[in-house]
Amino acid sequence: MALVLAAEPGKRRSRGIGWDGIMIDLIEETPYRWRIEPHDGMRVPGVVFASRHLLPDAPGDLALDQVASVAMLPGIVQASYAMPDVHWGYGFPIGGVAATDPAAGGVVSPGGVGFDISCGVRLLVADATREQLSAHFEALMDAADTLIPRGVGPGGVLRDCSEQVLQEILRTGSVYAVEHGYGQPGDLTFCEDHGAVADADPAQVSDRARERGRRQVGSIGSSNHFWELQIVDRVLDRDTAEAYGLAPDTVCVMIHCGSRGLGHQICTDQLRTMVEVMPGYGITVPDQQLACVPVDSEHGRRYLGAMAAAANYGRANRQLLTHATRLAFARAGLGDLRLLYDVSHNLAKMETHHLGGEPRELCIHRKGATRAFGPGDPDLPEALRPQGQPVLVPGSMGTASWVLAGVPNAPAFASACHGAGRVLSRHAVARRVKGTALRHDLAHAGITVRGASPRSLAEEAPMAYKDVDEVVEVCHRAGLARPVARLIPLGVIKG
DNA sequence: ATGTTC
Repeated sequence: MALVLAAEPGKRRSRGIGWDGIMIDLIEETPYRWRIEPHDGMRVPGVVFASRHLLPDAPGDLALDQVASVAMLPGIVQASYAMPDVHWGYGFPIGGVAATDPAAGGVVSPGGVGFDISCGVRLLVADATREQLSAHFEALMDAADTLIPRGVGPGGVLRDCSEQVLQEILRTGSVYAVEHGYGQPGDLTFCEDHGAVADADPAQVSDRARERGRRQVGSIGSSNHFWELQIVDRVLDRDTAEAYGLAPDTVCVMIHCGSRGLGHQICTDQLRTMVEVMPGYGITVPDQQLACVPVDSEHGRRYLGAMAAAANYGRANRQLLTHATRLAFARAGLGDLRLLYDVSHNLAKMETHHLGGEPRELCIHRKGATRAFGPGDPDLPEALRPQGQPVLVPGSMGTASWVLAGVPNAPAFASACHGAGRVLSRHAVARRVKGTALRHDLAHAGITVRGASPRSLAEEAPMAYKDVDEVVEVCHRAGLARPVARLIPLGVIKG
């Protein structure tokens, strides 16, 4: 395709070259919102929340084609959305949001969730002051280095858990962890879904997925996942920051990880099945990577049951790492940690949203997009309800992270960005950056990085990502969420 | 994202 910007009549210009020969007009609705009119089988428009600078317009970047392709899915309602950190993904773009109506043949698509099912973030707020942290910093990093499992392959807080324990985790997520001593009862209050997605169906999780999962419960993994010691650098919304307990200089720990090999295997298994059964449901899609089945069907229920089990694994993962973090703080002579919030950014969920004033039960796919419920939402814990849901936005390594808050009447089914968004492939950035030099530069900037090979460090270099501050600014301007606090890293544990 | 190509 030749992608064309039609911001002002007579001022169109080409923005990229795709594969399908289709022309896409991108219409500037506001400086922070672009529209793709329905064409060639699109059932709804595409809507991209981005500044001109953040549009994914590199030559060969197919993210906007993917926004258009998602708009062709059966039962999709309102629009196919892209967040400001959108980039090219498997089937759906990363940073994509799509809602389907099961009552109108709406589908569920594994590509709309991603391989790392229930990948997400939690933020812990420490009792310790910045001065106390400084005095115990090396001891804390040493303890975390020992206690936080990470990297590819086996290893986790639970090491080799039994099949029985794994089954419990798949059914009850963080609830299992807390009930077995890996957390405090109050932790569950501040987890999305109170730590466990309902309707998990472990019977849909293959032997191979369970075997991979059994050996990794409570681990970070690799790539952009991290355990990070952070400090509140700036507060933008004083009332909300106060309610969240995020005063300037507050010490925090951010944990970003997902469902490891288990989620990956489930996605692989389910995609294989869906490609086979999809024609039987009379569904055709423009891209095999958009394989899908009706939400309200045998295979739709099977996928959602397996996905929910992986989601619970991801939540238990973050809960177990929270326990390990508390142990590290105790070992370093530092105080306790309180959970502010835990939220996924790769998930499909049934939620009630209003369409034309009417409540509808929709299947919301968020892939690289964070749920961002506004103030007063009954699904939020009482303590956070007046301000709205904390939206946790991890930055790239060595850069800031953000806490935003959900706003009333947000577009895109109450969703916001999930991070900075990659702009250079792992391969491309590894060619340009040397990991050893990067580690030195980060240390010089006051950021200690433990773990990670030079190669994996290079792959996560800040230059490979968009500027997270700019992404957050666009989220704010586009009305997706409001910035509350900016956090900067002091110490990082990476796989 | 991922026992980084079953």
